[in-house]
Amino acid sequence: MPRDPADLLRSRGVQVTAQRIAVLRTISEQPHISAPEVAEAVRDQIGAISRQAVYDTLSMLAEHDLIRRIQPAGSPTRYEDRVGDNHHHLVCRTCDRMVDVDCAVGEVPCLTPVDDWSFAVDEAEVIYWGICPDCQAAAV
Amino acid sequence: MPRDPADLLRSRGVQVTAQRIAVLRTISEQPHISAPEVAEAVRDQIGAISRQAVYDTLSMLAEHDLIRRIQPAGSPTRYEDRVGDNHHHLVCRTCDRMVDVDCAVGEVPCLTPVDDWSFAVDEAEVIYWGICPDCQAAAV
DNA sequence: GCCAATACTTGACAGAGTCCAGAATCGGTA
DNA sequence: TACCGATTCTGGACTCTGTCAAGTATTGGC
Repeated sequence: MPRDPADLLRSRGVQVTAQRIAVLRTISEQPHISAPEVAEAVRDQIGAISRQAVYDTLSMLAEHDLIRRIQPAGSPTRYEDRVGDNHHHLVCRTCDRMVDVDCAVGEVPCLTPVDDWSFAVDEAEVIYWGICPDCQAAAV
Repeated sequence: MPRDPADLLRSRGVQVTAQRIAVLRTISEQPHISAPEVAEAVRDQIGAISRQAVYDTLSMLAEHDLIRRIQPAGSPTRYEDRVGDNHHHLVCRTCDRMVDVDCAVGEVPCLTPVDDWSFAVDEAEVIYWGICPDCQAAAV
């Protein structure tokens, strides 16, 4: 059950502000949204927000694991509020639509490369590229 | 066996120019290089090249499958000449160093998501994130 | 209700990448 | 080997995402 944004912030021990609540709510309503889009959506809710505040808030939320960053090739960073379950993403090459895909293996899948070069690996980011049904139909 | 850059270009039916040869050679000598770095390296080789020519050439080469684009979160697009073998990448969060990792499963591994949402999936991009040995040592 | 700590605003700036018009080059042909 | 059209390259302006820094406004514990 997704808790109230304000509670969520308090539980992380950070200050609660109108901007943060609006950003958090926006991301939970529109997953896979970009920073400029967040700014615009927040302005619709609370009237105004500076670009800097948007970036500060997004960084802070990501640091506290309240949101997750996704950065597919060729498009700006996007954010979603589904965290902690190691799911992946499927992106349309034509229209940039992004949808969630559950982890292919179920448990930390590709998380272990065959040769880790002595790196301390902590995350495997998997992005599937393709054409979404709508764009397939439109391309005919 | 990596062929001569000029032959490679001719085999794809595109014009052979000094700029293209230099770009191709640069990428094969320095895999995982970014576009501005390519420009700089090419200038060292042939004296000068415009930014536009670099981007045009990179796009053309990628379209002809002579190079591959990689775009990890938080860093600019990079290019490599190792194509067609579905390998992945391991990136250091601290210094951005990138190394190749062979495909974890050996054959189009994670390439099939559990639910493809009717997308026509053609590629799975896997990026492992971690800390490289050097940065682990430096962080002590 | 006060005040220090935290957050937000504003404006300047940086880097990657794109767009466009004109000049230069390539390479097939005579 | 010189010509000519098609392709490519140049140079400059511009957009977009994101960062930095200084000053102002809010938050929330006392």
